[in-house]
Amino acid sequence: MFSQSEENYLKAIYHLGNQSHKGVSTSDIANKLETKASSVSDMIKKLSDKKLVEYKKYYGVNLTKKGKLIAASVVRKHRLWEVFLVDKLNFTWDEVHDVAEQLEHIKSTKLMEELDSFLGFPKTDPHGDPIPDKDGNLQTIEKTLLSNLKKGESGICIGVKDSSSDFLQYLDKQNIKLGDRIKVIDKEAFDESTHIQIANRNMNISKKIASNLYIQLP
Amino acid sequence: MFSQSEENYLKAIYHLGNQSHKGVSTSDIANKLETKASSVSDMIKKLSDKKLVEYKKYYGVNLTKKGKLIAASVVRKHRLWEVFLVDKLNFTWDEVHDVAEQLEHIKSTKLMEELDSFLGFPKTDPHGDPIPDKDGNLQTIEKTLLSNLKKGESGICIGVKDSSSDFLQYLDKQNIKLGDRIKVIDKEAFDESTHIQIANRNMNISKKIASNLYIQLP
DNA sequence: ATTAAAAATTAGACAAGCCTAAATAATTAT
DNA sequence: ATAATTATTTAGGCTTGTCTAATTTTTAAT
Repeated sequence: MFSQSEENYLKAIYHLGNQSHKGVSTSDIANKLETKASSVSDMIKKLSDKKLVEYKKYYGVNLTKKGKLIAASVVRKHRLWEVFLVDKLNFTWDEVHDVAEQLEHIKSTKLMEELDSFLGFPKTDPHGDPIPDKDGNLQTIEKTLLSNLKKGESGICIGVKDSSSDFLQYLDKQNIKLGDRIKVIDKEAFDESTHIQIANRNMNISKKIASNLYIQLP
Repeated sequence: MFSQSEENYLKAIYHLGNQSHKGVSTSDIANKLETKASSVSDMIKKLSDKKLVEYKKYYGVNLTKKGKLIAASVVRKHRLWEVFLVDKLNFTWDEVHDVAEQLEHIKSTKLMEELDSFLGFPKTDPHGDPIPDKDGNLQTIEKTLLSNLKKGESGICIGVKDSSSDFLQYLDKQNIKLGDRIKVIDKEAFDESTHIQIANRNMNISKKIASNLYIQLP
């Protein structure tokens, strides 16, 4: 068994490690977990002793197979609980994070298997992020950021990069939902904004918005 | 906010306090939480500083209004989660305890309100124990132990006193369920066993079994 | 009413997880 | 290539919650 703290570190390394393919740095972890680098150093030593990460002093960490499996299981739990909260308990997609952060540490294999089944074996969470399977495998869906689309290109909005409350509430207000078809009508060179057509409506979105929406190409 | 440990102590005092009306003793708490009396002494001091218990050295503790409310909220969460596990996730009534012990510490008012509604506002958990309402009030149902019934008396089985796996599995094996009507046919003076009629079947149960089944009188 | 036994508290220690400050290694800039 | 900057680690300390051992208080027994 692992402590909540250990699980949180493994999860942070998991998320950071998926972005670049080098070792994850102490300061990146500290930043992600809003803690101090010295605390991270302490914990890394502990995780390394337990063979959950590979660690070479001053050169960052990488998850071992075992560490990756545990991290994926925590992510799996987090995302399944998010689906539960939205689908069954009327939470909105900007409300689920804090509660899921707590629920992801509940230990019970049966619980997660039954919950998975109860939810109909969902493949993604409410933000479009994929749910790892029991063996920690992720279904990879080909996707790109809306900001990468050229004039005339189109695709389906399948996820958000930034899951902050502010961004999610902006999307709600503009009635932009996962599953919507989006077509790039034009791109403004001056302010880098994008004219899009979405579900029979036309709108203009900023560079920042376009950089946080994932699109599945046809 | 209170730590899991603090919540566990409050819950233990709550349960023990409901049984006798005196102060709850250090050793009873230590026994219930499977910890040492010295640890209990430490924690009581802390809870007392926070005005969650009233404490007079060497004379046991009692919950304050505030302490009682927190304890009741933890019990409420525990029992609602138990209903969820049994009603929605196919857990049996002897499997729910350990998971509910974890889930009871999740902090989210909305979560519990929505869960309560999702479950149809249940009044009792799978073992027949009442679920406190949001204000910590318990619906008191008139009940007695089956062992207190005299020959010829009958009632509805509405709960178990002991919730151990062994006992619950015994009841499953004998097909004794909450809601069953039970009539005392005879009582053996020699071994203190009881002949009962339950749902058209006759059976003999030991003193120990009869002492752990709650009956609602007509 | 004293004494013996039991229960409760205090003292001191320890592990986990965090912190600040100091020291060391790696990186970047000149 | 060396100096300055930045990143990382180490040293030492703090809090929470636990423990054992010693002490104190209460309760039970004679």
